[in-house]
Amino acid sequence: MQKGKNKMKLFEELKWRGLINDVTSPDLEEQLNNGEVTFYIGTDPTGDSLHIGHYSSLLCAKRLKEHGHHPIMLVGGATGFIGDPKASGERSMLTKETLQHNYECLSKQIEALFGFTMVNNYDWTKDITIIEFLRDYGKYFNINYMLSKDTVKSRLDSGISYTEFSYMILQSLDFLHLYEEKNCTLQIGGQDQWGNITSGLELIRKKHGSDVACFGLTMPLITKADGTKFGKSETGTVWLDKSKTSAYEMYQFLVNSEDEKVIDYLKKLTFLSKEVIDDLEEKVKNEPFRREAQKMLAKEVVSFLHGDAEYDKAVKITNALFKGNIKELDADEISDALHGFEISEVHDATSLSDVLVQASIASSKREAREWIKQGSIQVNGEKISDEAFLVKKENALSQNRTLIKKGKRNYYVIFQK
RNA sequence: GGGGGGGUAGCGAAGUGGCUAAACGCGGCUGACUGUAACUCAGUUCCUUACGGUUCGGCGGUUCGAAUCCGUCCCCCCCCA
Repeated sequence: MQKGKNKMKLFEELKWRGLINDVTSPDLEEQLNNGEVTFYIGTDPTGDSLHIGHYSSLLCAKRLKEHGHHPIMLVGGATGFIGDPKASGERSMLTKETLQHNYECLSKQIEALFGFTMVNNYDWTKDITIIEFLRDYGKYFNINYMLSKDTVKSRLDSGISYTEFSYMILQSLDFLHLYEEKNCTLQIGGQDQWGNITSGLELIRKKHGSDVACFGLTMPLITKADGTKFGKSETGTVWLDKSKTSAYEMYQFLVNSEDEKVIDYLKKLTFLSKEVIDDLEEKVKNEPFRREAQKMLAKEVVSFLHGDAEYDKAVKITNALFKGNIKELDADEISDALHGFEISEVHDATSLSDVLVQASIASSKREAREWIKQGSIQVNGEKISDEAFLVKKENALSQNRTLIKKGKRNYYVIFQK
């Protein structure tokens, strides 16, 4: 695939992929296309794994890296203590232990997947005294300016603590610090970070003069067709950590992407070229039922995150569960297919309705009975509509494992000893 | 410090003494349709194999009977100083 002459410039490509929501200056285009920029992306250790929502940002950083720029990944050990203001209200504060744990998990994960340089803003924030904070930095922040930022403004009615109000100052310090120490001249973030990024730029300009060549770039939020947040599956958040979201679950999440959005996701979550994606777009239009774009998306992402072997396994499980009859598979295939599910232990010879409750499939017996009555429960591939049906290990598929299906595509495995 | 308005099921929001396990909307779940979709339609959504039990910020009280009345405590928002 030689196409050197009509290859897009970096900035143009980012735009085409829909990765640019806004930039603080048009000069950034020139910098990115022809310069060599040190930039940073930050995230706070609010969880012990990144999720699919973070993925496009990190990929974006990787795209820049491949064009010769230098990424710095900041995990906010300090800012995590404070919590950035979100529209829904005040955050509950995380304990030091949790933050430490999360920090370690995230650092490890990012290093393993992307190999970026990591920094922790706790290192340069922890020794600032309250007096220094107010004298050396607070003076540069005008309250009126801070109040006009969306993150704060949106909270003025419902209330915001002084703690969260101060968050943007801390984040500004990060940008300033990285500019001074590492010549970092660009901060990239989600579109909700615009206010924090620009206030960091303000701080740098006030300290170092208004002619410094520093920039901010925000990426649009990835959404579903109905405008809601992308990244929640039936079982919850789609995590990048395999032990939290298996390769199979990740595959399922992506292969079920909406027709309207799958091209958008391909652009943002894969390195596939414009030619390949344009071709897939045609296929979505002409033969949507084949879902080739969805399958390609799932393949690219799962392979990148978990490797080809995990991808193959995810496809195999999918084929066994959705295409074939689970009972026709041999023992090896079954144990392979059933691997990767969270397995609940249930006593031998338990009634189906109790099994559903004990395995946390149903939240109450009433609900379990309702589903069984409606015919939405299958045990090892057979529909069971008798709630007193006894689930026994002698009828298990293999290794005392029984497969339970709820509704169209929710599978659970139970183990009986 | 002063004045006002609030806290009802996952969320939003009705309800101001019995007809209320609590309208309605959203969300969730299931079924039909289908491409393991979307849309649409139907059912369902506190627990209980259904007798009953426990709910409307917490506690206490009035009453035959309370989400609804009284007392008290906790929390939130707005306005004025």
